[in-house]
Amino acid sequence: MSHPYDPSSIEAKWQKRWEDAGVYKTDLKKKAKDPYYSMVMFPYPSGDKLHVGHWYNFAPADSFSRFQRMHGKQTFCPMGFDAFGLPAENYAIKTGVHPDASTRKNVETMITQLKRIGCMYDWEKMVNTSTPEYYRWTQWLFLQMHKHGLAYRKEASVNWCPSCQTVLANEQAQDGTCDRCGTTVVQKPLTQWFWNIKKYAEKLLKNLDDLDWPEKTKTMQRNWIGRSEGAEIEFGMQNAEFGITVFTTRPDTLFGATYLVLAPEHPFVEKITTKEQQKAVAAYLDSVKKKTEMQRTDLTKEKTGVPTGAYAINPATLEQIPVWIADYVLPTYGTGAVMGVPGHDERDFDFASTYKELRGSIRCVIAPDRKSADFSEHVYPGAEGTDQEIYEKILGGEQCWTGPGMLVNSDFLDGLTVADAMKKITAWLEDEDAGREKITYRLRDWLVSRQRYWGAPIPIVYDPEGNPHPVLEKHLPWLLPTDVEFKPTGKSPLYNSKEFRERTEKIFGKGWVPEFDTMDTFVCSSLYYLMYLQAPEIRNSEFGIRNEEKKKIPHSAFRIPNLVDPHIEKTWMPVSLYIGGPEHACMHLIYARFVMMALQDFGFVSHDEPFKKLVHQGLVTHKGAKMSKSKGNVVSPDSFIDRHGSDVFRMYLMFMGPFTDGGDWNDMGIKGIDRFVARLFRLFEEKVVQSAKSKKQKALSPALLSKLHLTIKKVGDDIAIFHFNTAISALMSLLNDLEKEESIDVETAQTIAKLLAPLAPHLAEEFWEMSGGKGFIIDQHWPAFDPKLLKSDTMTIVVQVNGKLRASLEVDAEASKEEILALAKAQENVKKYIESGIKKEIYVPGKLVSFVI
RNA sequence: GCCAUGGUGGCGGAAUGGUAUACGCGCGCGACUCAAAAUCGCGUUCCCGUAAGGGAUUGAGGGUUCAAGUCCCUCCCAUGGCACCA
Repeated sequence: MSHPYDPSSIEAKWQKRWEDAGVYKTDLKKKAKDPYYSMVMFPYPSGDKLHVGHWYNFAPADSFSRFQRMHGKQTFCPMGFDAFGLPAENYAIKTGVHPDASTRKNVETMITQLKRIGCMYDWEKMVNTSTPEYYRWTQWLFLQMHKHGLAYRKEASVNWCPSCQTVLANEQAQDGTCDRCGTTVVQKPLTQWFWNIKKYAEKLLKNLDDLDWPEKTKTMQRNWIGRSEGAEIEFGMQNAEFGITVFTTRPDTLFGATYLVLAPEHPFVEKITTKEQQKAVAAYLDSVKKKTEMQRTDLTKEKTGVPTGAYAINPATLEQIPVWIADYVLPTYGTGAVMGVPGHDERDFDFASTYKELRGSIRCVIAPDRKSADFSEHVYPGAEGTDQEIYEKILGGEQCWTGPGMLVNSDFLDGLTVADAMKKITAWLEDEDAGREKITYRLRDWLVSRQRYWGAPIPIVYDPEGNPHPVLEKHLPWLLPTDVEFKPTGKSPLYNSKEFRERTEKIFGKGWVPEFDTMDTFVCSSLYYLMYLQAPEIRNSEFGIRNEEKKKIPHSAFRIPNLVDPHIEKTWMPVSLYIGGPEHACMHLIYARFVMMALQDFGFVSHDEPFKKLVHQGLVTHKGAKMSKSKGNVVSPDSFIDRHGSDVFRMYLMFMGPFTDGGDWNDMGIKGIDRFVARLFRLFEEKVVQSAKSKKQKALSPALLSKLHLTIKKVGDDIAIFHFNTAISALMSLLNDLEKEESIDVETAQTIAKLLAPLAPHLAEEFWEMSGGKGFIIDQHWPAFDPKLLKSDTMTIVVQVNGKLRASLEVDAEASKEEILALAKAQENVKKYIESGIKKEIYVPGKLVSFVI
């Protein structure tokens, strides 16, 4: 054991003192002068221990919050548990242990583990999303969405995982496999509840500009929302009353549209297919159904399709064009139908290359890179050169052109640029009542129904006719029944609860049935930042307690409280800093923003964005790979904490590299921090405490004092931008110098303790106490540096000849340019290089001299 | 394929266009010890040289500059994201 002290007893001692004094409790109601709401993404309470990833997220986040607190901010650091979800339910299926029991137990052990980190958590504000006190508000949110027309039911083909027996959100079924178990996802039609997040697409996109978030994350969200501007165009049908509407971002190419393609799922497919084509179409639809999402979206595969036999009319050319179906057209985007412009769209070009009958009609309507506006001929004429070659290639079906250019072969659009042509054709379409400007988003509405047990029941009941009705607020929490089997049957587990059905009939009447689905856990996590702020009197009100007890309260005593006290919300929202993994960039972080916006529109909160600043921690790997049980490379923090203590462990995590980069875990590296801490402890014992007793202390030398102030500056600057690694190395460097001193004065010692306080909170308290500090160090103010002291009285000037380093001089800080140049020329090792004469002299004050010869 | 970020000693990494390799790990030598561990001291980018010193070096190649890890161009590699969104 290398320690001159016992980390576990010191850490336990300070954790107890903090708790006894309640230093991390925040009175949310009290007027906060400078509130700082610091949040980390709350953990899922799994049966496994707290892992390195948790520490890597929570400990540096805590260090940053401590740093803020020492700058006079009133910090609020809550912690909670995202407790609903699949793992607990899967565990129940396997072992028969009720998810509520296992979750409560896991939460308890995790709290004990979390406390060992020594974070500034205010445990009084803890939330657990699986408790009725919490999910009563998740259900309240559903009712609000319903009341304001943002929740609706729709039968839709949904992602179904045959193994988990549940529906998955698009985000959970990426790549066509279940993100939990990896099973191939199939499509299944079900009636589901959706929330209309699309209504907020524009706002979700626009607000991003002003958020202090990583650019990368903002880009991902922009991409996810996927706004595109274009037009809807109506194509009339040959021999039919109705038309087909397509969406395109290139209405300017309308004269080049030589066919239409519908998604196989398009509702018109059956209607328009001719007798002759029925067999072929049916066969194609069948083959599409058999394809997995993976196969269908495989880009390397050749596009397939089949003609319907029907013909549409291009509103611009008035020509008849064939209507096909093909699975490269997505049913869920735009109108599920597109116009085929093989000359100017790569996908259409590919399709027409496969089906030669479509190729014959290829037209070139954009002349590449044509800059001049005086274009008079209808057929692109270029007698020679690349333009002509490209034109011929397009017509010959050898290539397509998607770049800029001039319109040709397009009647009244000829000679216009692409941008001008878009405006003109859109206006023309509107005049002709054949189309209109249109903005489309990729974002899809949020499917919130889950056919699972361990979630918040959707507070909806159905009358005997099957019409949905909201469960009144006074019946919340709409309790999750306990008399259920966990084995997946393909039906929602709640379907078999006798109590649930009886309860519904008792309250609403005979023949009424409850909604058997529960809510996506992302609903729970989209409002927890407000639940932390919920005043205890609201949480413990009649709405927070269980139904049995509620019956004792007279009906007139019910009042509808707000989710959160408006004063508290106004003061503390938005969250000042939110730290969590980048994997949530497009799910949780969009849903939470949507919910906040909706709540603002409903009048419950005053802000529209929940998270002002967002930071993603990096990933900690081991042996170059992501830690996982199956790879057997999981690092358990526990043995390291037992041996070295929390301070050393968290400092080592921060020392590995920049916080946002993560890093590869190495068992050996922690030794360096361990030695650093042990040496610090010895410094305090020997050079601070003992020398104070013998009154032998003397002030720091000017050079050391300058170094101390440089360190204060560097540590502060670095922590402010999450560069904990360089903050620590600056402290190490300072220690290297201080160890050479006989004694350290108390003021210097206390400054060092303060610099250490965010990084090693327990030790810093100990050092503070050792050096005679009063109260807690976390209540001290961050030390200030004196700018005058940052400069030492000598400076090092390097001498370069033709860019090569030849000498280095130590000169007085006051030395003039002339003195320095003379001194530089006099250097032995410089003389021999400048003999041939100096062409140019460059002097960079305080840095270097450069001679050109 | 598209977009973004990055590539620096044996390793993790540090460097407002101005001393590349800080700080730490590891390693080598020495002190203490009967010995080991721990601790302390010295050294440690590579090549030549006892040394003084010289040369090379930030993925590869060009360019701008008195001066480039840093700025510009081309290419290679790695990671992350998107991927038929019409």
